[in-house]
Amino acid sequence: MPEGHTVHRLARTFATLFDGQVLRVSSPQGRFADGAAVLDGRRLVASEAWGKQLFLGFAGADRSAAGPSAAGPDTLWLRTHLGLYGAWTFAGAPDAPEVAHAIGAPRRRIGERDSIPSVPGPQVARVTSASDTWEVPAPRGQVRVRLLGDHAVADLTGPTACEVVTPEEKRAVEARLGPDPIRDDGDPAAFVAAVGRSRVTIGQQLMDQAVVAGVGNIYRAEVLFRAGVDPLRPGRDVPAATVREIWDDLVVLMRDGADHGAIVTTRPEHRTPVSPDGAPAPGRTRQNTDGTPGSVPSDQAFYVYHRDGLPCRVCGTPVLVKELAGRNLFWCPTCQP
DNA sequence: GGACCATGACGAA
DNA sequence: TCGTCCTGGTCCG
Repeated sequence: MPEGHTVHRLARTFATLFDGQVLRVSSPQGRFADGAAVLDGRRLVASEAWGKQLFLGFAGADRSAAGPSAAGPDTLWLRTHLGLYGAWTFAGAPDAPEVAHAIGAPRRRIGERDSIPSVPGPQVARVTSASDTWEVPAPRGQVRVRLLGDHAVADLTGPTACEVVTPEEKRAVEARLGPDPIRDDGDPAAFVAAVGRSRVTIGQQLMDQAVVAGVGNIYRAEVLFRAGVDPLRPGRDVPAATVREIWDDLVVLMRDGADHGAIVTTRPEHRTPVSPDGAPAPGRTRQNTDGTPGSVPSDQAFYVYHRDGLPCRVCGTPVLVKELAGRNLFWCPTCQP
């Protein structure tokens, strides 16, 4: 899953590829047929993220009419949530802006490194884009919703949520969410206050979207390691100053994740081995960063996540894992007393 | 072809 | 705390 950084990256991608365009909206799988019919032919006027929620705003009454590219009271919003294994896959015409081709669950799938191959067949449409015509690839897998713009197409598979909501309903969803460290309006005080008023463990509170929006299992484990805090300590027993430091670290880590498309929490001095000339060790890098200069190999990106049994990068103590509330929790008992 | 797994969240009990 | 939903890749027979 896609944690919050992925969703913010998606919001930017939609803005880049589709903002201001009239979109064809369909549901190849059929399970979103009604919603797709409502949105089809409308103009995309907004693309926002709050935590793990993605909101795409479509122009209201005048539908496709050109107008100010801004959301209003009659905007209809497509609300999607990727859940554990949802993903958006993109393909574009030669003249489309270059974007990552698949964003979402960390699966290896066709289209992640190369463009999606065009599949001949009745579902392939020929679209005239600004400078060329291109073959829109057929939907691959269980595509809940497909957005087709002037020079790109986006397919959504496996979402845990996909629905059309009104501005009022959108506000209701946002009202249930805590502050988002990636958003400029993220309020640290609200986070510190929420953690401090509960005896629920800090590890569980970080996964509660009403406490802080966008944090998932990786950021939860990694930020607690970097703060040196035991995940099982009750929130109210963690000093407010430390909780504030955790927020500030989340801001840095998650914005970096949104900018680069991958979660990297290790500091350079804790990544090993490094070749004598100082170049990063070879190996697979994380999703969407293959070939990016300076990208960190996937086995060096984390301190504790999925490293149970391996020696802590800082003190050498074996990293522990324990199932808590149905999710795996990873931590170093020495560095996080 | 089937079991299992994954960065999530909901509701019932 | 448990069951349930969403999908596809991997590994095993």
